[in-house]
Amino acid sequence: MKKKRVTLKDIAAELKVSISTVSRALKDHPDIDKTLTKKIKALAQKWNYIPNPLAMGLLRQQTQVIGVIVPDLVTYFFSSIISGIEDELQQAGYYIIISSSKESMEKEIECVHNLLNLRIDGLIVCLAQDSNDTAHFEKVLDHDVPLVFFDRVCLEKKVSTVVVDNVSMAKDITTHLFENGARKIAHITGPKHLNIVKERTEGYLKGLEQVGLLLDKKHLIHTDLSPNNAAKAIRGLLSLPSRPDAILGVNDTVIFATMKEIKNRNLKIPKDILLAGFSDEFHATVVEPNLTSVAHPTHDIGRNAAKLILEQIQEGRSIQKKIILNTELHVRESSTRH
Amino acid sequence: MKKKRVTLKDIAAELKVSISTVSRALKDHPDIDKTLTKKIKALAQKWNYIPNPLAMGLLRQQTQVIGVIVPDLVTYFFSSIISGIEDELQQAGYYIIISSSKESMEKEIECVHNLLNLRIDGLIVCLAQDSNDTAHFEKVLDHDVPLVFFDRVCLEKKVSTVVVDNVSMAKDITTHLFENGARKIAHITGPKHLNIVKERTEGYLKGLEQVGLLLDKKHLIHTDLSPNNAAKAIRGLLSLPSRPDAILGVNDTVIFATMKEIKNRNLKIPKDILLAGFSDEFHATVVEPNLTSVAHPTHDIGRNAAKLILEQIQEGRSIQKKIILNTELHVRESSTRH
DNA sequence: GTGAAAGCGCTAACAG
DNA sequence: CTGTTAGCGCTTTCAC
Repeated sequence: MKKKRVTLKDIAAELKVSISTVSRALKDHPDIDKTLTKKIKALAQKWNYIPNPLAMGLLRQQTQVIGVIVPDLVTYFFSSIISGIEDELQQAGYYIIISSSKESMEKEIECVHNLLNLRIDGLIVCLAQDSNDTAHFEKVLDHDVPLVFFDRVCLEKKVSTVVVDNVSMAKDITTHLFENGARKIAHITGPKHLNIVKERTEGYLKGLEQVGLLLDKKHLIHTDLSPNNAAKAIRGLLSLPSRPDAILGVNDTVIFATMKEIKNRNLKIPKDILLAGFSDEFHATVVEPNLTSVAHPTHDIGRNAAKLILEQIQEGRSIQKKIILNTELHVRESSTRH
Repeated sequence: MKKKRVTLKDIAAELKVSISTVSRALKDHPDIDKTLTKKIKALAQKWNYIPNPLAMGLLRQQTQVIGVIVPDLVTYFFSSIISGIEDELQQAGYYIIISSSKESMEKEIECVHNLLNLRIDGLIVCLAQDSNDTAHFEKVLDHDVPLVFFDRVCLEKKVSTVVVDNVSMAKDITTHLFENGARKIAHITGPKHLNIVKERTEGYLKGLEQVGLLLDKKHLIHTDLSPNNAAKAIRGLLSLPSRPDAILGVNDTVIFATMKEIKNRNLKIPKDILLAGFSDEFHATVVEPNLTSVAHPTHDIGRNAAKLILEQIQEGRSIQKKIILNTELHVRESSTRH
C-alpha cells in the first residue's frame, strides 16, 4: 500500500476549511485566527505534513538542487571537495546532484545538458582534462543558471572561480627541490589547455630561473593525466642520458605512477631522485617515503564554491568573483636530503 | 535576462493548436495528423523543448531521483561504489543525490528524512557505524519507497541487500596468516551490532578453530572505526605481554592506523608482524609494504544495488533479494614470509 | 483528428 | 479573517 503523503487538501478537508487557509496558517500569516492556526498546525504536525517540493518547484521554477560535475568521484581530492560543497549547501536547504565527466569533454557536455534539463538552480564544475571548448558552459550562462568553477577553470571573465595560486606553488616547490640538491628537475604535467597546467608550468619555469637553472626541454613533459600515459612519460624520463634528479608531478596520479616506476628500477627516493607533487593530502603520508606535496584546502574549496553559488542565487544575477585559497607546502621525506 | 524554457504552451501558441495536440504529437500519438506531428516536432526540436521534470514529477508523483546514503564520501570504497551506482542509474534516466551520514545515526536519520521529504523514488544505503536502530528505515518502507542496503545492512528479512561473504573471507584470511607463520593472530574490529563486524569476527574465530589455535580474548578487540580509537586499540595490542604476530583489521582505516603504530615502534612488517585487512583495493598497492587484503568488487556492488532499486521500481512492489558478490584475497607482501 | 477541462500540490492576488 | 480563483507545465479522459 502506497502511503500517500498528506497534502494541504487532506488537512483542509479534515478541518473543513479551505486549502488556502491551511496554507496561510502554516506560514503564520497574521490574518488567520490564532486558535485556528494552532489547530491546523497541530494536525499538520500530527499527520507529518511536509510540503511537496515538486509542487513548490513547479510554482517557483526552482528545484533546490545544485549540480556538481567533477572529472571523477574516486580520488580524494574531488570527493573531499564534494564533501565541503555538501556541508555548505545542505544547511542552506539545497541538495546536490553529482555527475562525473570521467575526464571526457563529451561526457561533460552530456552532464551539463542533463542537469540543465533537470532545471538545477546552480552548477559547480571542475573541468574535464580534455575539455577545450566552452560552448556548453555558455549555454548554462544563457539560461541564467548560476555557475562556479573550481580548480580547473575557464571563462574566467564571466564566471566565478575558486582556485589556488598555482604559479607560486609550483615556483616554491621547484626552488625547494633545488635547495635539497636537485640540479636536473623535471616536470610531468598535463594537457596544455588546462589552466592548472599552464600555471604550474609557469611556476616551474620561474622557479628554475630563480635558482639559475636552465630548462632542459626533455624534462618538461606534457602528457594526459591517466596513470598509463604518466608511467610512459616517466619511463622516458628515467631512460634519458640526462636523467633527472628530481621530478615534480602535476598531481597525485602522476606521482604514484612515478613512484612505482622509480621503485621498479631500484632507484631510491630521495637518495637518487627527489619527488614532489600537487597532491591530495591523504595518500601522501601513507606511501613510503612520505610524499612532499602541496596540500590543497579541499574542504574549503568546496565550501567556497558553494558559497559563491548561494550568493549568485540570492543576488539573482550572475556575478564574477575569484577566490584564491592558500595552500601549504608539506615537506616530507620524498624531497629532503640531509 | 532569464531565458525562459520553452513549454508546450509556447509551441501550441506559435502553431495555433491546442496544448494537448502538441503533447500528443510529441509522443507520436496515432490520432494526430502526420503532417501536423512533423511540424510540431520540428518546432520543438528547433526551440529545444525539454519537458519540465517538475511538472512531470508532480503529475506522476515521482522524481527520477534515487537517494544514496553512505558513511562518508572520501574513502575509495564508498566513492567507487557510488561510481558504480551512478553508471547504472544514469543510463536508466535516474539521478542520484548523495548524502553522507558521517558514521552517525543521528545524521543518518536526518538524511533519510530529508530524502524522503524530497520524494525520492528509491534509497540505497550503507549503514553508519553507530546505527543500531531501524525505525527510520521502517518509515521508508511505510512510504513504500524502494530500499536497498549494501555492505552494512539491517532488516534483511524485508529489504534487498548486496553483500560479500564476510564469514568465509575472514576465515580464509585467518588461515592464510597461520600458514605464513602466525600463531598469535589478533583481530581489530568495530561495533558489535554491525553485520560486517559480526560476520568477520565469526570467520576469524572459525579460522582460528580450523588451524587449531585458541582465541586469546585480549586479541579480539572491538573498537569503533575512527583512526584515533583504532590507533589506541593497536597500541594496547602491541604492549601486550602476548604481543600478536599478526593483525587482521576490519577495514582500511584500522589497517593504516595499525601500520603507522607498528612503524613507530620500529617493528617490521611482515618480519615481526603480519598484516592483512578488508580494504579498498586502491591504497593497498601504494603503501609499503603492499598490503594483503580482500578486494571488494566495489563497482559491481554499486551496479547491483542500483539494479535492485530499478527492479523494485519497475515491479512496483518491495521485493527481498540478497546478492552475494565474490571477493578476492589479494596476497601481497604484508602477510607473506618466505 | 483535435480541443476543452480536470487535476497533480501549492501560492497569491482578489474578493468578500 | 477566510474562501475563490488562477496558474506553474504536463497528461489524460471526455467531448465534438
